[in-house]
Amino acid sequence: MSNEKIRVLLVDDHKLIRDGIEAMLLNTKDIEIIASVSSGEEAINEVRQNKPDVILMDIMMGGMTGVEATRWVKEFDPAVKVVLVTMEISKEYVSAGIKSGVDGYLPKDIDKDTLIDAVRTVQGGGRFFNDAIMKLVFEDFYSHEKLKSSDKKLPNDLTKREHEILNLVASGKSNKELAESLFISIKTVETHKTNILEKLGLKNTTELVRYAIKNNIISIDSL
Amino acid sequence: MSNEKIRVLLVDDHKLIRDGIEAMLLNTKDIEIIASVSSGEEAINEVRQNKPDVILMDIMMGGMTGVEATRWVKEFDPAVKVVLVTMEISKEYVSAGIKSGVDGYLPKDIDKDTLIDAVRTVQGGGRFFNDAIMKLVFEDFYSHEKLKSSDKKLPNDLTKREHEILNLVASGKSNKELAESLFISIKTVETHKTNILEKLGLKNTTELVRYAIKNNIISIDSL
DNA sequence: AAATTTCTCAGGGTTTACCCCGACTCGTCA
DNA sequence: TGACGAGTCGGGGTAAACCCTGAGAAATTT
Repeated sequence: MSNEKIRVLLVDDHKLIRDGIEAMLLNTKDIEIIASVSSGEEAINEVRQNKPDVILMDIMMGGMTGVEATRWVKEFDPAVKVVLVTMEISKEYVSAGIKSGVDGYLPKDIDKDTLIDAVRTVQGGGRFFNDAIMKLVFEDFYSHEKLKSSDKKLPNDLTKREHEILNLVASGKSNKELAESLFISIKTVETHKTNILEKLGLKNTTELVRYAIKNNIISIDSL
Repeated sequence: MSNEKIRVLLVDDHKLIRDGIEAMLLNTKDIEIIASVSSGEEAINEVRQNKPDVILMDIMMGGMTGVEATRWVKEFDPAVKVVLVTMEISKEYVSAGIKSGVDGYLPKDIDKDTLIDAVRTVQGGGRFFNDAIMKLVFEDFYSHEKLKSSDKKLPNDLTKREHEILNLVASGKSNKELAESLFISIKTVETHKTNILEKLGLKNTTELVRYAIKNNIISIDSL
């Protein structure tokens, strides 16, 4: 298909790691390491001068972090693929990495085949996240969803009408707008809101909005 | 260690599926199928009478769904482990399943070893979700996080002080509380808020809170 | 050094939110 | 049938939020 090799740039402030990765990729016919640098700043320079296809970058480095460098690279040219390499995986890093547009995420203790697989996958436009990372995200999702359900069991003495009011309040309507859209007087709206606040132990509309979002009475996406 | 077999209950309205699963588990020494029923209602009955250790249940059934049945079972006795089995995986089902307290989730095209592994895992108190499900959740997470980052690029002309105010407003503080915690006058707070509202095109504190949550200026978890 | 922005605050006003009370209607349930 | 909860309003009030204008002090930029 193509005789072009995948041009890889290595970025890590530990030479040992760079050499290790380089050794792993050395005898792979379709992969070529064009440079090996030790900082995000150098990496940016390298990207500007001779554009690599894939960057394997450490996430923790002195100076600019891998995430920041990724952001820069992706702004400069989104076609350059970036795979972050990390000692330990944490939800914050994964999240930050994804936000910066990273294409893959690997732990440092990967084996040769996985590494090569990752490089080829991102080069082909795919994403490569290893199982541990997907599991991490899932665990987080799992605990969140479970919390939601247990939260929801707190007795909610609100009447139908009060729920209706709460929904509209949470969607940003003022008392007047509420009265108009429900064809009732402002006085009635005030009565309902007072009752709601009392029942939920809140003190004003602001807290009501926060309560509604926290308890998924209105979805975050609808904001 | 234990001579007790894992007592399994099968629930699926297709006898074919039940028989298939039964066949898979037949020659496993530590697993015993105590009953095989075709509806959620029967399953509940079975749980009441001779408590199984693990339930393998179809998620889509005539009458009560697997999710509803799970909810009932978990309320009756959380020690009974439930694994949902499904034709196709969708985020909604996974989410609903987790909320109802399910311990595992399997596609119908699993092989024998995976099935046995799942039963043993949940019996031992673990959770069993196959890779496809974790990947599904991850994909969802991925697209959400990417969206967030692109959203964030909308220019934000707020000054440092205004950001500070916005944060506190979003955390539920009134003008007076704000003034006190920043050691400035209420008038100053009002001025800042007015400027913020004007810059963001909003009209009151309620909308400000919604804006802050939507744009991740404060995290949902902190609510 | 001058211009601009940011942060601070005030007077004085309008509007909205919140509070406490009472009261009428309409269902439901005992 | 009579008590009760839910929903509907009003009066009359205080407090909070919001608006407009102006303006001095400090920091930042030019």
